[in-house]
Amino acid sequence: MPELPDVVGFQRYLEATSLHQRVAKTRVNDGRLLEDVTAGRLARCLKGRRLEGTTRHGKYLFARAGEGWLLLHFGMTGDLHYWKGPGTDPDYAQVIFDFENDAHLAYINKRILGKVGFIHDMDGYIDRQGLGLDVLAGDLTGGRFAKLLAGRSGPIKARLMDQSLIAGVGNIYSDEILFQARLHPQTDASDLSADDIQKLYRVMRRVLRVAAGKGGDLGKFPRGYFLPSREKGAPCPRCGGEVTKIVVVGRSGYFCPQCQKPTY
DNA sequence: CGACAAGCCTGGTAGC
DNA sequence: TGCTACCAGGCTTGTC
Repeated sequence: MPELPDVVGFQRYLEATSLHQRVAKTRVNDGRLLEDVTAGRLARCLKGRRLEGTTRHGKYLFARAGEGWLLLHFGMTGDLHYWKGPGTDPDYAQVIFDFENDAHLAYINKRILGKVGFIHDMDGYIDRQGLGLDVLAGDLTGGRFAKLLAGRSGPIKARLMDQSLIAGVGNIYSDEILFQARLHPQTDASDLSADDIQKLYRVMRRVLRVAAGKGGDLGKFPRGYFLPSREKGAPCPRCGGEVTKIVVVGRSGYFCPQCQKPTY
């Protein structure tokens, strides 16, 4: 599920379960997930350390460990699971952190699209990844958002998902944002009025703030939100019309053709 | 069996 | 010509 609200959920989960426990051992079951680190070096970097706190940027989660940061990225199918005492590793546990208190934190990833790493310079890493401001960052103002979008073209859905512009909006939430902003997903970014952009900004921030508050749990979303109806043929929560599927830059998007009319 | 899936990355190209 | 911005396709493997 991992989009930003889910990563916020993982962040809270990690904070609630896994801080301040000394790492005894790090086990890597699939090295393809490791980024710029070997299993041996990852284990050495963490051995004897405690996870002392977390930071998030877009869909990346960082946990402070000694002089560096454990980096977790969840791809499309990543998850975390913590347990105490003996017990078998969960299915698809690709990296497992065994703590000295006989507790364990598993980084789970069914497909191998994701990353686990260890870095010393978090800001440098974010920079090298080319990530834009976090979508919930305090310094992402409406004016700043407008500047980021200025001169951009292509479907607005694609621009919202462009992590180099703004980090954290993925395929699912771009649909919710565009629904609430009443914009057709194919609307060209260069066709948006200044008012459109400010509305988009406000909606985007609110959607992600609300969703992050619920840890990405669609069942807890307020009435009228689109995502619980994100399914071909489902009734639009606003007008009852038929939710329609569309492919935009290779990703499937869902929208209500009645509420989100194209601006030809 | 093929199509598809919440992620990102790479390489090619259109257009300034 | 050179650089960017944009996009198609790929990665991976489980599910429908």
